[in-house]
Amino acid sequence: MTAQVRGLHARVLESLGPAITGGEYPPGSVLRMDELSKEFEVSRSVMREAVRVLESMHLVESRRRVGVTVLPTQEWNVYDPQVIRWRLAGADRPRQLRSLTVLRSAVEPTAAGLAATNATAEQCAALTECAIGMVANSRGHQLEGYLRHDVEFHRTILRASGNEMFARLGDVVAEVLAGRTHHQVMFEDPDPAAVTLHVKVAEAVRERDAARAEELTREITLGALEELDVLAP
Amino acid sequence: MTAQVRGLHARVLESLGPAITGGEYPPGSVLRMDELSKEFEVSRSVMREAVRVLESMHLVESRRRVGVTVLPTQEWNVYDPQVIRWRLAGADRPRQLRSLTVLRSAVEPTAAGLAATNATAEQCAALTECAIGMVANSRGHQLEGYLRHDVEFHRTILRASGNEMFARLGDVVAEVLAGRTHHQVMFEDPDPAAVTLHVKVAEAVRERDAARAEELTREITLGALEELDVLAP
DNA sequence: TGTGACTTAAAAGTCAGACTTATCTTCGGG
DNA sequence: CCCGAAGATAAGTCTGACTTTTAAGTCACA
Repeated sequence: MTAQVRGLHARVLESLGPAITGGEYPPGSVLRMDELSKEFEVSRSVMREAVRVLESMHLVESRRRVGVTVLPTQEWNVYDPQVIRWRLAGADRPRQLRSLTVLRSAVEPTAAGLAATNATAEQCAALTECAIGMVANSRGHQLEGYLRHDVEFHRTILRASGNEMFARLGDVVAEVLAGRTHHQVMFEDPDPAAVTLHVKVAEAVRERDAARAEELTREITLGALEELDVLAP
Repeated sequence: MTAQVRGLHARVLESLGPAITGGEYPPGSVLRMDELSKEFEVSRSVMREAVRVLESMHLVESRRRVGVTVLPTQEWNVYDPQVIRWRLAGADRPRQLRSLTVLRSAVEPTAAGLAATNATAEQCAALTECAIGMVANSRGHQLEGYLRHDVEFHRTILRASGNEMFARLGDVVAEVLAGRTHHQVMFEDPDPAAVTLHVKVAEAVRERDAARAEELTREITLGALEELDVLAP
């Protein structure tokens, strides 16, 4: 699922990163390089590589004669996929899920509108196929199959928008959708209304109806927000 | 303006990063660690730290027995503020500016709507003050003063939305606005209609009129898009 | 007592060299 | 023609010595 970790420093990161985003080392905490390298049983060179990466994420700041200081939350590069993953895996997962869903509700309708004018024939076909897949998996508790098509649907919309900033949010949306399926109580089959909306969006994009694609997608994301309000108020 | 570079590796990054995002080393290019450290006249340990950071931005991938490979553009972490700065400073600045402006047009209206319900009294006051500052600097070629208030206005909206993902886009918006003022031909004073819209947004937020704040902000960002279409078609 | 210059020490930063490990390539045998 | 072993290559790791920055403490002088 996650990219295979290459190198020692990556393994250190996978442990230290979540510890920081998870509040185990709250902002203002000061760590020391040699203590860290002792703790993780790696050489100083490996440790500095890990710290450099954390520094590039604005999670920490390293200063001479002081040490490695954890920065306040508002400094963090919250769009970094790795940071998002760490935070989604941690304690403030609900808050994070809400932030990201609000972001979706702002971005996806606009992206869908653009997709309606920019999507290639292949992308239109892919959308339709995804929508069909969603319908086919919408009954009888086939959650995994449904999720797979749902993710691919939204990824395709974002990519088809032709805007690279939107396209790059595909992974974020995938995380959010997966989170909803796996970590929230989801006894029932997906909302039939939502499934229908996806079918209609695929239709609107195929017919180059930007306004309709945008509006329908807005309904989808608003639905996701309401769902969140119900499940985690 | 930019954060002061601390350390040798950061100086290497400031040179190597733009070279990669600028296409000097196109995707697929393979660099070698020891050649790089020779070229930049730093030790290998410093060089690896720099490469680790580039790797965390998904600009390159380092593999044993192969070298450091530049990744295709769609892999890049385009939300990383440093990457954004490098790209804005490079050759594909126009394309980048357009992507970011489209992103703004998706995010800011939603953010303004949220700000109308969430802004504190201080934030409302700050908005009004910014709007007044914009009016005061809107005539007589006081572009710098205008820009300062404009940036602060949008920053405040994004922060007041209460959503950290939106708040984090403050720097991006600042870059875009600064880019418009500094790098595009801007002989004339700002569009009076735009100035008025800002005043009205401040008003709408103060009066907790979310729908109006959203719609007015949509007009502002659509104006920015049209401006871009005119200046760089 | 307060202030400013000087000293000290603590921590990160840098470098160089030796060694390890993964993996791509090549070559030889079946 | 395919497969497996051997070799070569470049990154990865570790260690120790040294440098640089800078926070904090100290002391003299006003």
